[in-house]
Amino acid sequence: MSDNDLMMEHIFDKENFTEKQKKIIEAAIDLFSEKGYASTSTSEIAKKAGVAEGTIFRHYKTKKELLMSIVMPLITRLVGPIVVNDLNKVFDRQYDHVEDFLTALIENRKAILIKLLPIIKIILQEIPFQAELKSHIIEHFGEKAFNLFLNKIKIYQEKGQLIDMPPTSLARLMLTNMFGYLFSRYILFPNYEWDDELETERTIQSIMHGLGKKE
Amino acid sequence: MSDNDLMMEHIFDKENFTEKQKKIIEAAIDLFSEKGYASTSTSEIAKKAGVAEGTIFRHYKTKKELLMSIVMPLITRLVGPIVVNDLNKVFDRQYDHVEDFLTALIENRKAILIKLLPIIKIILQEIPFQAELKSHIIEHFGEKAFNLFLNKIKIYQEKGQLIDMPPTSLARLMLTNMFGYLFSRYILFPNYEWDDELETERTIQSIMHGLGKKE
Amino acid sequence: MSDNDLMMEHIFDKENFTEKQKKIIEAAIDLFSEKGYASTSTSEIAKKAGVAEGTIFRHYKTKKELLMSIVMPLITRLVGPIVVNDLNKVFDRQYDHVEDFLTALIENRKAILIKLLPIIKIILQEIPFQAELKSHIIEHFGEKAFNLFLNKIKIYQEKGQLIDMPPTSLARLMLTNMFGYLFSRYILFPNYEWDDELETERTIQSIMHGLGKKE
Amino acid sequence: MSDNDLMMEHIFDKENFTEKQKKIIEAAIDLFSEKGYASTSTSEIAKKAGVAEGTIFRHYKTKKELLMSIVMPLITRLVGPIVVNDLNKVFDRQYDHVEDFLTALIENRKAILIKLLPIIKIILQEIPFQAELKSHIIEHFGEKAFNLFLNKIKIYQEKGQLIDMPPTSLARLMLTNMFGYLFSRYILFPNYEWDDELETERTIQSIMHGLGKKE
DNA sequence: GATGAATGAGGCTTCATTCAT
DNA sequence: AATGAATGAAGCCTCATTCAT
Repeated sequence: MSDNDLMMEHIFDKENFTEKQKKIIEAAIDLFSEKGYASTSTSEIAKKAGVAEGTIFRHYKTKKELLMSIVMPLITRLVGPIVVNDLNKVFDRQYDHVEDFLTALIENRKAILIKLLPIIKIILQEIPFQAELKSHIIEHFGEKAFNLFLNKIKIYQEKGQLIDMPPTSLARLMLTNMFGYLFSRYILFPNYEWDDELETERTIQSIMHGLGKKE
Repeated sequence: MSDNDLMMEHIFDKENFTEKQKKIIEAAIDLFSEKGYASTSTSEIAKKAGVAEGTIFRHYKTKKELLMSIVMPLITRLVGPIVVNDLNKVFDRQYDHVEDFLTALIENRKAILIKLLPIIKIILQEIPFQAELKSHIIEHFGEKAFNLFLNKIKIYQEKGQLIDMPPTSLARLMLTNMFGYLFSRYILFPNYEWDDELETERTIQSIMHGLGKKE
Repeated sequence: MSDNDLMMEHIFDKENFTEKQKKIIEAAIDLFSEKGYASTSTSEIAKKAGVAEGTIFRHYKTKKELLMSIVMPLITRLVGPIVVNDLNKVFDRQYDHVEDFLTALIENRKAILIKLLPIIKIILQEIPFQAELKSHIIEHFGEKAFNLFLNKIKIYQEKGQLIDMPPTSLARLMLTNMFGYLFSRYILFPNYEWDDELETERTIQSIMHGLGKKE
Repeated sequence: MSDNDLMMEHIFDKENFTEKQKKIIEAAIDLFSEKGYASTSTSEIAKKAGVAEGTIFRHYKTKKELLMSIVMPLITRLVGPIVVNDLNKVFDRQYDHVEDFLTALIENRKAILIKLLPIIKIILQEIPFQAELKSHIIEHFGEKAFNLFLNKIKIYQEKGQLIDMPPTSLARLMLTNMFGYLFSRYILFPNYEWDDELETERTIQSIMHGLGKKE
């Protein structure tokens, strides 16, 4: 099973795609990610996918529907679970071994993260312009995962492992650091040679203990 | 002198703009920011600016030149200085009063930041697609400001005020937190009711001491 | 036997249609009549008929062939006879009872006329654009029925029951009134509440004696 | 001043058309009339008009707007007046000389009617499909001219010159004959050699006295 | 400097039709 | 006989840009 089939399976599972349809999705992901949704023409997608332009519209009523069909399932079925799992590991880390977290976060997720990177780029680009996308994210990530996350925070606060601060502010700061790392690592400077294990360790260190030296 | 004139002066100073040209720039900023560069048509800009379609091309050879004329000066003349100044204050904070930093950061910059927000949005959107823009930023911000920033970090490390960690990692973590706050505050959730003073305080607290409770 | 089967039998008799083919014809009649031939797509027809797009082209080589297969039989096998019969009754009326004519014209024909209305609309719409249709009509109605009609007129003129006027002009005036009534009744204002018996009576009165009062 | 300028002036007066726009309108009238609105492509219109396809859309937002811009003014400014005038003459004819009516109806109107024929064809074709067009006609012709017409009829009925019959039925029968003549003459058989004076005389004779011979 | 009509390439989408299953 | 995915030409329309005024 090829890499792309794997992605297809992960994101779009159970749907019966024709071979051409898969090609269209792959081409669209590549081009939307590289040139942006608005600057990618359907004729380019068709050419890259090796299909007639009309074929795209047999499967997707509009160009926008094609975009959404790529972007929505990822949000629905992957972002939530991944994020929630990974965040759990940050907390649990105080008890468990650091290596568990690192292995889990980096090794387990890295492959899929890199594979999903183009779609993530598309999502980040289009959030400001696609209201449906924004509301879908708020609904799936915001309301489910975020509340779950807030509850975790409260529990650890009660256990005395997190400082006193409104949970929403704590959440913002933790998420900022989590996403900031991924953003720097995979989007801003993907070509820089990262020592992933070490850098993840440092990110967590920063979240938990800050950058100021204790005297 | 109006608000917009003030912005014009700040960003585009010394250039003698005609009234029409100012209107074009203002309209372009609004529309690029709201709908994205690629999805904004020059005719829309002309209509919103109240000028004829041809007038835009009297001042700017192409639509892209209009984009660059908006986005480049901001980078050249504002982003660098602002960021460098503000970062200095984070470090100096260990000696000075927190209030100094807050006042400086929030009160002094808030007005101009909000005013520049649309242009910043445009820049963030277009970085991935405009190679010139990316290289311009690297040149003006990256190479000048970032090195300056790295030097500052080293100094404070030597003074024992920052933990031992490669300066580039430290930089990444600090900048992540700085920008993460601004991004959450002004781009992600501008409509949420923020207590700016408090939230800035918390951001700095997190950077310096982390979120884990010391026992 | 359903209403539609009845129509099918009347217009298309002896042809052995599959269930799907009947559905296609019915859907095509509805849509052509409602939106016009050129503005109706084969895929709409397929959807409304509940068949696959390809099925239409299994029975009809082209969209135009579908149109013709609907429109031609009606002309060949119904329009001529009906018109000739009805016109005979107008003439015979001077001797017979008015009621005979009314009963014949209205009660006998009304049901089938209403049922054929959609196809008649299609024919009227497409006459100017389909040369084959026009020549088919001239051939079947024009040359056969019209000459028959002219002969009738001449006979009644010789009997002194019609004024002296070239038979073609007489024909034009009589047909104008006949069709004008049907057109007003069923095409222009089908929703107005018509007293059909009375209005038919008036139409014939107008044809035979005019609208001016004799002193 | 050319023939077409004359039409332009009659139908679209006071509007400032560019030369290209006139060409577009002329080409559109020709093609819509000849092939039907739905079967005429904007690229054909552009080619026939000798302009770029984009030019059409500079003047008319949509193809439909082009249709309406051709068809609406004719209805608003010509059909009403012409019809009302001509109908008056039918009534007045009993007192005045027949020649007056004939001269007025045929000689005065013939030139403009022939010139407007293509547009009238377009209107007749599109009435069933363009709701706006239908309501525009009802508003401008129906409510204004028709009521005026009904009042005329009542007056002549009171004077004893028209038979007792509901005015709306009388109206239908008279209009049927009027339009029936024009329709036969200019739309159905424009190429037949018509003796217009005589045929108009016969039409009016038919309306007033019918086709049956008085003994 | 400013206009806005004109352009023509290209965008998204629809269409009638074909063909492997 | 029936399907429906696939096609590519064509349709309507938008766009950045040019140019005569």
